[in-house]
Amino acid sequence: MRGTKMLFQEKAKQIGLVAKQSGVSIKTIRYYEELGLLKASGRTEGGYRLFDADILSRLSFIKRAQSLGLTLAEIKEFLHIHDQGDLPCEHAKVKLQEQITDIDEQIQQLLVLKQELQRLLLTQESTVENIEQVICPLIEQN
Amino acid sequence: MRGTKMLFQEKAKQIGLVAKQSGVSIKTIRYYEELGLLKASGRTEGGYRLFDADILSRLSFIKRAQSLGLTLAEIKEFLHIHDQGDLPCEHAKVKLQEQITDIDEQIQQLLVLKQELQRLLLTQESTVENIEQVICPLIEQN
DNA sequence: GTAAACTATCCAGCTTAGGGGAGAGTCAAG
DNA sequence: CTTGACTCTCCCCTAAGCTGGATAGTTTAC
Repeated sequence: MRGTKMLFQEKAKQIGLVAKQSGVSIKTIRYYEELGLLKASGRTEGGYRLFDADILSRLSFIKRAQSLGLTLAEIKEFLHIHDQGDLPCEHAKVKLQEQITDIDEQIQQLLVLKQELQRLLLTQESTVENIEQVICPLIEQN
Repeated sequence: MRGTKMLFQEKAKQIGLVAKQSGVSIKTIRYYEELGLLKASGRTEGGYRLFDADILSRLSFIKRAQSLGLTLAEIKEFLHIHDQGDLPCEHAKVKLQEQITDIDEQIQQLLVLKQELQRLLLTQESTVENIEQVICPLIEQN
């Protein structure tokens, strides 16, 4: 019986205020709603979206997760798990571990690519035979 | 006076044959032409594109350069330099060096991100206070 | 002469994460 | 009642590198 709702009823915010307070643009908020990451708590008679105060933590969660490299689709998963009453931490652990593995792979690929590029730059003394048919020996080295 | 053209006139290829021999799809070849990476050497009376034999080395150059991480726009630059009679190697050197620098930056960013993700996974003992307002403490750590 | 195979152009869409703007409706204050 | 600020929905645009489909014309083999 937490009476906070009675004692201190927070007023629903309109989208412009949410945008201002969160630093997320109106367009983006509507876009997130469309994707299912958010929902407005209601509408005015005229159809204006109204948001509860917790929209701000939700938005900052999204921003934080985005900065960690999660896609909006992945963030949506997290939020849905949360909305079903669970803390998505186990899910988060798995996802973060996947992220790390993914990053390792990306780094490996980049290193391979870098080595290849460096090799191209260093082994310049390629005696190109049929120079006519070649566009750029530097790149065409096998 | 190289007489190869007289002695051994190569037949112009239709786009389907080029696709088959190069492994690049018909759609893609047309797309490259639209972007200005290629041009057909001519057309039949009915409007079919005809390609010279060197289209194959051009396409394989494109594939090779793509695999090195160059964009089609960059590849287009190389090809245009080549088409003006120069070997684009000096240009290539600069571009490849830029690529390497770029790759280094990407790797650095990925490493930073990885460290952050690992920190999140390892510092699990965060005693979350106001659990109610939190979506996923794992991610929301500061 | 006709059918199969080939090709042409044009239009549409995919991916991600939004941004721009039109045209219309709503809300609050004076 | 009117004005200004706010918001609504809808549709198009971006980057990159294509892919697919519709519809129509061409070339070739039999």
